[in-house]
Amino acid sequence: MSASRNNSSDQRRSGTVNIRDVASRAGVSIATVSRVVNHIATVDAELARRVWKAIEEVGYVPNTQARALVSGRSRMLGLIVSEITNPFFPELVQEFENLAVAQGYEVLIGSTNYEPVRTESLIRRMLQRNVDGVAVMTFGIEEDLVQKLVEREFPLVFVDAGPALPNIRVLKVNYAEGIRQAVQHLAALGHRHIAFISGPLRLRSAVARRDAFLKSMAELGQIVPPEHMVEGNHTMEGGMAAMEHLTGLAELPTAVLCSNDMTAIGVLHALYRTTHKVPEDISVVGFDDIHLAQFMLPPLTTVQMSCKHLAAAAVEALRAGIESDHPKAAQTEWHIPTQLVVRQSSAFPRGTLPALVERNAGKRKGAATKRNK
Amino acid sequence: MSASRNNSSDQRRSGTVNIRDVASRAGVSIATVSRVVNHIATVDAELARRVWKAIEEVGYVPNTQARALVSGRSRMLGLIVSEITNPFFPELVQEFENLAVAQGYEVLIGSTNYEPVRTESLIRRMLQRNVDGVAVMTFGIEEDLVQKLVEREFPLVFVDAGPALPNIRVLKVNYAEGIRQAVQHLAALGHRHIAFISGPLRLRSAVARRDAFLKSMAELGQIVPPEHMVEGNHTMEGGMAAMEHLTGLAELPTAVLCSNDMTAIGVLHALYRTTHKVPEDISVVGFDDIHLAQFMLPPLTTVQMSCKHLAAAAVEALRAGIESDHPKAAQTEWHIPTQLVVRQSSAFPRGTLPALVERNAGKRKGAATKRNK
DNA sequence: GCGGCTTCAGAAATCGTTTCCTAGCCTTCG
DNA sequence: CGAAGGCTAGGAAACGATTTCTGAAGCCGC
Repeated sequence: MSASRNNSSDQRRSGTVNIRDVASRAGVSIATVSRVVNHIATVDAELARRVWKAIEEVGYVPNTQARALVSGRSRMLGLIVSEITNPFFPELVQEFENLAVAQGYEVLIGSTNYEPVRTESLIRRMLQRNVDGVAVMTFGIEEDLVQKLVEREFPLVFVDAGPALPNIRVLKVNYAEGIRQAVQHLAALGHRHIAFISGPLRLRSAVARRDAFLKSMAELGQIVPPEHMVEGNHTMEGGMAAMEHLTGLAELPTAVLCSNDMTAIGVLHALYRTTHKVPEDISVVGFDDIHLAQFMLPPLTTVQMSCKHLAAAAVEALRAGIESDHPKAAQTEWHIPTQLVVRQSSAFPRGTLPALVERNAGKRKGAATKRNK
Repeated sequence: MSASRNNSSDQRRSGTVNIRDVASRAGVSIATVSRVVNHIATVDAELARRVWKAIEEVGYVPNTQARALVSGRSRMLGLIVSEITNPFFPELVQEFENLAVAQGYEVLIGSTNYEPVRTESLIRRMLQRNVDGVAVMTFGIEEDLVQKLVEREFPLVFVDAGPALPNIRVLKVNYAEGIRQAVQHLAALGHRHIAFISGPLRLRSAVARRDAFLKSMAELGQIVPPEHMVEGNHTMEGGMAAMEHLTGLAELPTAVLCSNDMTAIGVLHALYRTTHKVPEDISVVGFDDIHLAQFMLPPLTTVQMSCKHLAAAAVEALRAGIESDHPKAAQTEWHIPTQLVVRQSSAFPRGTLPALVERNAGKRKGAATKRNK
């Protein structure tokens, strides 16, 4: 009698074909169908074939919600970024998503727009959707929420440094190396007055980049006057405003290092408006190496932070937290390299060795660092 | 006896607090808790207060999967875009997401990278996740999949024109108006040789923009030679290649209209490499008005297609399809306006009225069209 | 004072899976 | 030849909600 109710050639809700339909069609139990679908080996080859055939015929698609409900895992990953409209992040999202999908996960994306409140509400929303883990590629998460999640052993991945708690995985970006290369590159060109436009200093990674700059300058014996350290906000508008501030100074720096490429684009725009020439009047260096950078006028010298690396590390770190038998389950740190890419927005400062500039500008770039083809 | 098993002050799985925990804490049944959470009015105010208190105390969060399983609705929307790394789409995604979240929906994002195969697999993945509806902001979906979805009365929203089937909602962008404004703007400046770099012509919206261009030119009595119609692919690389093709021609056009802003950025870069000056040597006009456009060197004259409008229409159209009592449930078309925004990448062609160029370039812009502040 | 109607809360069925447990069958070994 | 043990497949119990149905009050009117 139960068979007569379950065996539904006429489905109760239109378009919904479920595991029971497959089972009755193949003449097996739903448990067997489940085993076949999940590739559990303990099922007879002949039966499995019949099940696959039935699945094909009725057009069965497993219901993810039901599956998640009982298994307790949703195979969804959360990815929280600072600002989806900053081109660096779509590039990261794309890489992340491709990798995640290839490994059978879906991705839920959230953008905080640099508002700490949003980070929390995003995480809550994602938890409600039962994501298996969250990668936080921004800042602003409150300690006590993290604390709770850690207690639940919920897989979390942070960039740079999360709160100092166990069971959190961290992607450590080697800002110092890239920034050091950039500073040395500028110094080698003859720059002595290098300004720095930072990101919003609430952001850990922005502070890290700024500190790396100061350290590199100090290593060269250079003291940076405070008026050459400007806080931006990682947007073009911020870069523009910061550069306008710098051009208003009595002593204009001969080079500007920016905390990200969007800032650098804003700087280029500000210099365009004040008719300063780049790189003749002033050199500009970015950070991130977004795809756009090489299309700027002039193409932007910048520090590359590999999206591919970052995304791959994030996915791996999440899986390490989710799957208890993951080979890297015990690993807590992933290291992401950075590297200077020299293009045409950096050159000898005006007045120094003009002849050399003319002759060597082409050959000079990318000497010890990555060559831009 | 069942009470002793369900009443779990010690939860069976760590961190999972469910409706039963709330019920036993508040001393009510799970049905009542459900009613309270869903704001169903037939529950006593005092009881409701007790339930809310219990919810607060145990930190209850409803399990979305279970809810979706029984209610048949997931409150998730799918959004499929052409290419997430084209800055237009993150802007759209952001607007869409903000609106959706404000209305209680979550968003699943997919990027096809212009591969038709991916559109299909994306839709399938989204269906598997039980999204309530999908907005397809790109092309390449196969008719028979759509046919199946239409039969299931699955809410679908297309841009421009989906397959001609009932029960599909369409966002019609008025490309013709924006393109016409752009062409007339260039013509008014004195341009007679205007080239057009299209998008990939498999894409409906790319064809629509191209046709609008040809029509506008025809209205002015201008015939466009075939070598001035170049097919691009909506990327910077495509724009660059297309422009390189154009600069190789015997007769260089005096203006180039691009099917989107990324193409225009590629064009600017190509012209930079060939040391052509914009707008003195050649005028460049884009389409989309991405945020980046105003920061280009020079700031890009472009046709604005409002993300806000588009996103709002998409969300509204989806909800109209999902919620049977929606006020616009019967509406099948939404109209999206476009409008020229004049900036500094367009000017009089070299040789014509040079004096006027000098004197009027500043005042001229934005005469009959939107003024860029 | 009692019957019927309204209101509100609880019991139980259901959604579509996974997974544990058990029953049968076949093999193998004593 | 019989008992033990290993496979395989099915039955049934979860998973955490919604929702229908049922039943117990309370109130009103006759």
